[in-house]
Amino acid sequence: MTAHPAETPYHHGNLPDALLAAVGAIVDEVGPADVSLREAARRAGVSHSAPAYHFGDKEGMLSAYCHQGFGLLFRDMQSAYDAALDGSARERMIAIGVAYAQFAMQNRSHFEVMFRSGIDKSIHHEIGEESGQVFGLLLRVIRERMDEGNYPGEDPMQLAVYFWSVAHGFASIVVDGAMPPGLEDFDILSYASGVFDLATREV
Amino acid sequence: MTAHPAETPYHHGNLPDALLAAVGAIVDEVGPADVSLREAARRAGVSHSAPAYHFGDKEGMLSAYCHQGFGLLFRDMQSAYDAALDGSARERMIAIGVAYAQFAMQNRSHFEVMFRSGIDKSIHHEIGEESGQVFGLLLRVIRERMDEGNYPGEDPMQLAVYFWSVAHGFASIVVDGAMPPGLEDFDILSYASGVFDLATREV
DNA sequence: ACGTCAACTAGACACTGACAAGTTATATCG
DNA sequence: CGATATAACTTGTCAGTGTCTAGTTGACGT
Repeated sequence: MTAHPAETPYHHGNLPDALLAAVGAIVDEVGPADVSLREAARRAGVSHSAPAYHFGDKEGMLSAYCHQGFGLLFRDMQSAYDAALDGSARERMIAIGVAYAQFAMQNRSHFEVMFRSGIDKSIHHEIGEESGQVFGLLLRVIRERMDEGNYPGEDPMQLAVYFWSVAHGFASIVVDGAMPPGLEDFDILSYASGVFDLATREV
Repeated sequence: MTAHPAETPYHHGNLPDALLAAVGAIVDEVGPADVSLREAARRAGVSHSAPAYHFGDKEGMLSAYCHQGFGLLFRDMQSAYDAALDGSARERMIAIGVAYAQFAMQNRSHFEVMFRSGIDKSIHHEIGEESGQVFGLLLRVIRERMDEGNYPGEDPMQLAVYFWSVAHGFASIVVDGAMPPGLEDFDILSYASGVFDLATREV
């Protein structure tokens, strides 16, 4: 039995998670460009080369942070979808889009590392699979909407790319700080509803 | 008179431009994360600290590259707008959107540094002004479309945010390599036309 | 008790951004 | 035409970083 409390039972306890939390803190405080293996190690209270043991290299650590982010994003979108199950497919589309924007706002550090830090996602193919899951949910709700008689004759894949473009583009603009100034978070969410309302008009 | 040829009349000639070209080459070859002041200097054939003289620091160099990119983007969008002047406002909207996607594909390194490298654009406010110019063109064509009787009662600002979301989101997805595989550049452009056709349906 | 192996630590090296100080070539001005 | 101010660099240096190699620690099965 060591002198450490229960939450650090072994050498560190759960170092990978602690390091990912440190990554988030660093991104929040000083931006994605200043994330370093050594600073994450410092914040977790371990030696400078401990992160490399778990993640291989810096790209590996950021990929793991991406992985975590995609899990959160998909969970949020799935929840939004489920919560709108008793509504129309269009309401589910809007709910998913708003959830995407809300995720970006509430998990800014994840969003930035996932989409704005220039890491090569093609290396860790698990990330490609997860982004495929997100796209799959989009495609599903599009198909449901078509089953309700909308978008006659259109290609569901193209519709999904279109709607994903709106969701991802809007979230990127918000995170970029390029929205009209003076809007609180709540305002941005209602603004998002308006944008996704526009994006899902019947044609 | 020096021994240098005419294209390098002074110490270097036009070092800032040469450095920005080097930045583009580095991004193309090894990605935005590997851009460094020293590698840019090496490729331009100058000492390791020459870049800092012109750009201040690394962020300054990347900001200058952004600046260059926004100039190209606005020029391309303006050209697309002008070329569609004799058509409908909707055709101009589509043309602008396609131009945005085409810019991202043909100037991938600029696009990545502008939107995916996590640099803080709020420092160099000239970049904010340029992105404002881009948004202004979007807003203008939206208003023209409303003048033709479309989008009755809608907020042009919100419509512009919406359409910008589509354009920026689609371009991001393409640059991210997240599009359906096997599409050539030409296919992606026609795919883009389809997406912007969807995005500009009358309501 | 002992070996094994996961989870680290310690040290070293090349590379980077930033800063200070020196150098060189051009432009300006008398 | 020549002195000098100044723009455009170079050289040197330092702390910080990623990554590699070689240890070290401690839990656990037998």
